[in-house]
Amino acid sequence: MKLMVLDGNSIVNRAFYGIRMLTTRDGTPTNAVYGFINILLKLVGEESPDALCVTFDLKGPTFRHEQFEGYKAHRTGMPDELAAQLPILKEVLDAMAIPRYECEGWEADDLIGTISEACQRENWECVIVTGDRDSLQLITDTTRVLYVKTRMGKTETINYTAAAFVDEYGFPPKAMVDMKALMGDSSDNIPGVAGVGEKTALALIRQFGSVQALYEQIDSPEIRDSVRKRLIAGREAAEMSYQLAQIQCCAPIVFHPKDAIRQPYDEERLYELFQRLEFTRLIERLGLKAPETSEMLLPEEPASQAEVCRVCDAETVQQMLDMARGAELVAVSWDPELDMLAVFPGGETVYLITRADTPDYDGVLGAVFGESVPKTGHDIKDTQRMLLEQKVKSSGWRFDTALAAYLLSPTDSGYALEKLDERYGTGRLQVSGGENGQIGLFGDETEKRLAAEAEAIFDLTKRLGAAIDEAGMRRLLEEIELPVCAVLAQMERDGFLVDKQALEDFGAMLSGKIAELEREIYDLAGEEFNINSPKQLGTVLFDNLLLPAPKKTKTGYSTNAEVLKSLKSKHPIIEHILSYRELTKLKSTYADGLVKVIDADGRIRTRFHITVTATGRLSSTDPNLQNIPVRRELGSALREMFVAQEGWVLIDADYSQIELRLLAHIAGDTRMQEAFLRGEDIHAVTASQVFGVPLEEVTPIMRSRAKAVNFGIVYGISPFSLSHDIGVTVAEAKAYMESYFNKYSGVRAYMKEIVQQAKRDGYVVTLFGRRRTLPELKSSNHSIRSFGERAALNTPIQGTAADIIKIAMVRVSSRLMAEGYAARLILQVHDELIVEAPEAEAEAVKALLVEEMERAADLSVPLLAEAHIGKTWASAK
DNA sequence: ACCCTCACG
DNA sequence: ACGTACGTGAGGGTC
Repeated sequence: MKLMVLDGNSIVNRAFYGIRMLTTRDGTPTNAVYGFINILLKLVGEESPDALCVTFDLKGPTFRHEQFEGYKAHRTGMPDELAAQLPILKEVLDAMAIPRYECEGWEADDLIGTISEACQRENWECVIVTGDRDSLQLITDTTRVLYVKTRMGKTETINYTAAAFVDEYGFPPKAMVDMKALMGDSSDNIPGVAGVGEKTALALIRQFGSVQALYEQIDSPEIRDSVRKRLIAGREAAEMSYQLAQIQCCAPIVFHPKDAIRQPYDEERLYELFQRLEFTRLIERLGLKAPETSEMLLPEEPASQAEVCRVCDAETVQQMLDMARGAELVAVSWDPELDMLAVFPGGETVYLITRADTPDYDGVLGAVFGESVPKTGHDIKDTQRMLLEQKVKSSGWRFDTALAAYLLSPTDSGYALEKLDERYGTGRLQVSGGENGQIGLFGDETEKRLAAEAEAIFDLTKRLGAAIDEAGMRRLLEEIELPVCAVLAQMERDGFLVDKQALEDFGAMLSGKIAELEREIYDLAGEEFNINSPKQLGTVLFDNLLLPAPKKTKTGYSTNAEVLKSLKSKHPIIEHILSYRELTKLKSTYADGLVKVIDADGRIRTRFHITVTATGRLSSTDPNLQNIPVRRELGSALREMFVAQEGWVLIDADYSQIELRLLAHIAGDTRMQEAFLRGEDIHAVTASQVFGVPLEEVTPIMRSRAKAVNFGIVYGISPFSLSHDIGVTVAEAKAYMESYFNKYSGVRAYMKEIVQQAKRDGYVVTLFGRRRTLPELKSSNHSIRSFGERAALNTPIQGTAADIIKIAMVRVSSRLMAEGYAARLILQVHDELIVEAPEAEAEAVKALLVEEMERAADLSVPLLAEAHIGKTWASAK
């Protein structure tokens, strides 16, 4: 039989500090509870214990305080946001029927000790789950410790059996107490021996086995004189510390492992709790159902409240179109696979248009998606693209529920209609039981589903629309986001022509070189192994060839390019591995990866996502065309294979230094603004400012360091990272930043102000009103809070750049059409636009492109765009 | 599913 | 004391 006992306080602390801030809509923090339950469920799933319980500390003093006055005296109370979660966690545990143990005057560790001893008495196996190394002293043949670590939302556990412990520490678990008696523990205020730290304590206990044995042999020549001196001076403290560090196994609780045998959850109570905490995923994971009493929340099927009217004859078509054209707004939901469209103009009737029974289906489609019907939809960019694929050019779009929800909260994980309906709407789309109601059914259910979607979109449009107005984002939505959808739909449809043969040849060339490198690597390693496996590579380099490992990841040795470069001079295998990495990346991701997705007409079609990034940028997938290599020579050859069709050319235009120009504008830094107004090389100017030399005397190395500082500032860099990035000492990096801020004092002021403003309001905005809320700024975790501060600095800049290029895209596209050019946009890469144009249009379109990009925003500094014409992406750069 | 690595702005 | 630059997506290995 097996019992699992969790150290409640320690795990809840790990969860609180380890995972991102999470709150319910009313602002109650929940991340610690959420993290705790996730850890618990994961470990219970892995270990399947027969019994389960949790221990907690109480606030009051313990017997240790009486023994030693300073004990934990410094400990500041836990942050309010964590304290507030403890009662909630206890409620959840009660609903899960997991017994809790707490005992005045005793710490959680002592309760765990008492429980583990009870297990031993009864011949039960005991698994202790904790984030605190103190419990390791309790390990025996039948007691293990699962030591929990959390890192940015991920939890990992280390399983310490007695053998694993001895392996790592080199002494038996019980001697943990001895080690702590020597080194002390600042978090528990256990003094230890002054001047003895972890390294010395470890060595001494390995050698002597215990504190007692150590003092018995205090004159041993094995002990260095300096250490002996400290040991003698600290003897009393060591003995005191030994007492304090010893976990007591005699807490006054009545415990038998049988008491903790697992019981079924109180499902109704748990459901209500999780509902209140907005733990939707946990509700799903545990398959919890709503209590019978709250029937209003879950209709039996996704029924529509309005009546479904099948549009089967010309008269009904006319009636529907009249209603639609006269309505203020019409919600539409279209399924092109099923040839079925639901139209809801508000009121009592949802119209259902299908190819099967609507006369002139295609004509009706064209009318509904025309300018005269004002529409709202969900993910309208996709609807627009699918319509284009059927040669229907839609217009009259006034709203998009996914887009609106994204603008309101751009860091959410997704904006599926069902999710929005649950969060902002009536919950009518929620699927009960999970058997029915999925899209893809046939007959009546599908129709009801589509109708219910149209109603949900209508309803959400009202609610989200009000929120958009309140947040001041109506113009952003109507003048930037909605119009750019049409442009993106067209770009997704048109795609980018590639030279398939050249791509295949490139892949074959790489194969040859890779095979050669493989042989040389095996030769130098003296064995064959999978070079693609960081684990195997780490073993070869650091265990077999005995190269010094400069860095570790949490799973083993780090073997990334930075580490490898630092080892270049140590072994000839390294440069081969670096080349191998470069070549295999190019082959698998680009050469092979791209050939796979070439359509029949030779073009590659990406999908742009407008509701993914936290800042307002686009992203690109299937394939990602926003990360085609360019920085290195071999990789940039790929851009020669992205080409214009016969008789056409590519025009590539990119913004010059848009983010730094925005920094100058937004921060209102006059010195930086003047540099841009004079058309100067900003990195050189920065170098001359930072290094205090005239512009003409700036050397390339000075310019390149200044460039790194310029970029770093935009990201909210620290001196540590800057030093790392440009290879100078932290002190030098700090000095660079200091003189940077002295010269560009407007930037310093901006950085201070924007963080203050963000803390006050809870969000930051771009020049065009795009918002990002930053709950991280409220975190009591230093690194999470710092992350929030850097995001507060960077988002207005990156986000405004995203706004501006979207504006340019809309204007370029509309002018190309209005002025009768055949040219069209085919790609956007954050600060770069690519147009494919007939040769005859090239010069005119190039001028148009530059003009619209530069005019997209009116700033205190000029916006500069540069364009080039070529037959390939490489030559148009 | 997660981690590591690496491609881009 | 801690951890260390913003924003993305994809492929291969591992469990």
